Amino acid sequence: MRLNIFSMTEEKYTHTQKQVALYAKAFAHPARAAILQYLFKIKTCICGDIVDEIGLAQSTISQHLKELKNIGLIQGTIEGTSVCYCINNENWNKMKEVMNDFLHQDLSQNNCCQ
Amino acid sequence: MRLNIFSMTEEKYTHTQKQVALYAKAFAHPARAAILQYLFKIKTCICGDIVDEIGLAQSTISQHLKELKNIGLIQGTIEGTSVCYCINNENWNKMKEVMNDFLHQDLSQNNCCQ
DNA sequence: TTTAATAATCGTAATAATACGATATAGAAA
DNA sequence: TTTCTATATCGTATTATTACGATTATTAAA
Repeated sequence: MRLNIFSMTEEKYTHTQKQVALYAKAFAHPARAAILQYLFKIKTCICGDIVDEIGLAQSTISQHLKELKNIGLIQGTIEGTSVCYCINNENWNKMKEVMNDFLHQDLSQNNCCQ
Repeated sequence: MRLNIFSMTEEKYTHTQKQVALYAKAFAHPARAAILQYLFKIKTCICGDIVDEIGLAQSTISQHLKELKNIGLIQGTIEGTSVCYCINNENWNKMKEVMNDFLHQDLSQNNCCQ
C-alpha cells in the first residue's frame, strides 16, 4: 500500500473519496484489522508481542505496522530495545468522522429497486 | 478483488476481521467510493450514466460495479437495454453494523503513549 | 430481420500488495 | 566492547488489482 499511487492523486476523485479509499485500505487486509483490534483489546500500548499474536513473519508484521503508522492510525514509541505501539486517538477519531459520514449517507429515498 | 484470496480464507483471522477486510476492500478504491456516493446522491437507481459521471472506461466501471455487486452493497436490475443500479439497503446496513463495531471500539483507557 | 445502444466479459499489460528470509540497526545487558 | 534482543529494512517471488480496448450478448428500435 502506498500513498501516491496513480489513482490516489488523480483529480478525477474528490478529497473525500480519496480519503475514504485511503482509510479503507488500512482495514482492507485482515492482518491489519487484527492488529488494530488487538491494540484496542489490550487497551494499552504493547511492546512486542504482536508477532506472536498474529501468525505472520516478523518482517510482515513490521510492514503492516508501518502502513498503519503512515496512515496515522497507530503510533510507535521506542521503549528501550522494543517499540510500543498504540492507537493514535486523534487520528482514529478523524478517520471515524470521515468513514461515518460515508457509511451513514441517507438511504431513505433510495428504494426504487427494492 | 476476489473473495477467495489466500488471506481471506485462512483460519488465522476471525470472522469479524475477515468481514472488515472484505467490506473495506469495497471502499479501498476511490472509483468505488465515488460510485457508491453517486448512488446515494441521486437517491434513486440509475440506468447508465455512471460511466459519464466518473471518467473511466466503460469496462473498468463495469468491473468495479461487479465487485460492489459481488460484495452485495449494490444491486442491478435490467431495464430494457440498460441496467439500473442502486444501493442494496439491507446489505449496506449489515455492512454498517460490522464497520461501526470496528470503528467504535472503546479508546478510553488507551492513552499510555499520548 | 437489421441496426443501434448498453452493459458484461475477455484478454492482457502494467502496477500494487503481500509474504518471507536475510540483513541491518539500535539499544540493553554482560 | 561484545553479545543479545527487538525491530526495521532490503530483496524478491508470488499473487492481486487495475485499466483499457476488443469482443460478445442482450434488448430496443427501425
